Amino acid sequence: MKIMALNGFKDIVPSEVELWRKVENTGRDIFSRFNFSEIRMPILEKTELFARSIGEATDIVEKEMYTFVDKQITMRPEATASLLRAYIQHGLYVQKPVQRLFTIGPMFRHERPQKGRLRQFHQMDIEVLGTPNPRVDAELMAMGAMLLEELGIPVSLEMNSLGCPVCRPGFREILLTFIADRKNELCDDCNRRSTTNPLRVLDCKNPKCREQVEEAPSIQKHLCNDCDDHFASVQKGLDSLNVQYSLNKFMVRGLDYYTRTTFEFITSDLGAQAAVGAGGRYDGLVEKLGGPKVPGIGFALGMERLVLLLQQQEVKIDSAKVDLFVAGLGEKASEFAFSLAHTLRQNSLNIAMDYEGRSLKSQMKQANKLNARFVLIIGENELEQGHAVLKNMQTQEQQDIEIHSDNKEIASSLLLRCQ
RNA sequence: GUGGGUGUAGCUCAGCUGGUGGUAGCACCUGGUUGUGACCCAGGAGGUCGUGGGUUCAAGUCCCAUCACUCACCCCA
Repeated sequence: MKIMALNGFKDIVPSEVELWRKVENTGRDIFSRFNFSEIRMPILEKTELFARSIGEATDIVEKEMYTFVDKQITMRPEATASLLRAYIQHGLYVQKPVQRLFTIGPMFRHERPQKGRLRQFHQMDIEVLGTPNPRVDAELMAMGAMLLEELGIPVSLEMNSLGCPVCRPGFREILLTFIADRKNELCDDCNRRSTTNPLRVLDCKNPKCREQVEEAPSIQKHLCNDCDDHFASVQKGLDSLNVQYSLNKFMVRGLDYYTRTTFEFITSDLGAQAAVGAGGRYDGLVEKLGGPKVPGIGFALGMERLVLLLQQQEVKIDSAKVDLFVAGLGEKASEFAFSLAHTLRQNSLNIAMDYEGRSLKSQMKQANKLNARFVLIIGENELEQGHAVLKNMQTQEQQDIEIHSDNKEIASSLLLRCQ
């Protein structure tokens, strides 16, 4: 029986890593343009951290976490809680009143895997701590849009406000009344949701529920003055940056901690997994985790989903080019090639060679497949006479190279010719 | 946790109403005169047909079970 990776856990093989690096490098580039600093946290945390931040009653905490029960530690199901824990633990709020942080790494949730959804998955997570300013909300969305645009991934941005502890409870009551009135029209799931998370009824996928919910009260019309002002300012900010978006009064969040602004970047090319990025404001969370009373906002991008989209678009990346393939013919020449290759590498050239004593034809084929720019052919006779042949694989030109001298001199002469 | 679909070479897949596993494509290796890649040609290697039962003279094919993968629901990035 072959040993295979766990269900929902995937290897990222070399041919895929190129795309992953593209996603990650583009992310890092954009984040630094917006003056974000990277932070890295451990993958294991105390279980309590997630229970407190994400919410005891959420599916994630109730049944999807990888927890070592005996030790009460858990592999993080998302990044925000860990990041805030680190932010509080190291007193980062003292060093800078507003912290702009990002982190990239794996998360773990024990869900049934499907397209764009794995048990170990990777996110780029961005958080701004310490400011309630609605411009930051707009700026974050604009940054996400910029990143996706530079990756060439078309998405739509949807936004909503979830209100705050002042106005949300009131809306919840209104919504509950609405749901109760249509109890018989709504699906079983929605009736269950009405007790667990009533807002969820708003984004049920069941067509019948959708129809019913069409006339549901809009939270956007039940915001308190502060939330309403904030919501308006965010929209003004987006407009001033020319970011396209639409308001979606049905969009809610699965995690308890969100307040006010909430948003998603949505694609239509990933089946059921429409959201490639999502986030929102969480003004009470830092305090709830034992930190100072500072507001925060953040979002996460699902890297698997981004990579899938790039794969679907058949985006190709140039693989790292080999500068020079050193082809040695016969034992003596191979030995010479072996040590010369090392010197060339010390001089920063990307060198490949054959180790199996294969024919020149075979070595040329390998060089070609590796996209080598040059091949240095070292034969037995030439080696004795102190020269070798340097072939430019593109132009097919060949020239004689002196190899009388020591490796260092050969290397510097090759460096010049391989520019 | 609940449903549907699919398991044949490293990958993508043919294989009809049961009758000897495909000259299939890609990839790989070796050749196509002396020491030169791409294109082309020839050859080669590579498989307990996911696994275990059952029906049958005979099972990749039919039945049952099981495992894996996959898509969707729930939930979520």
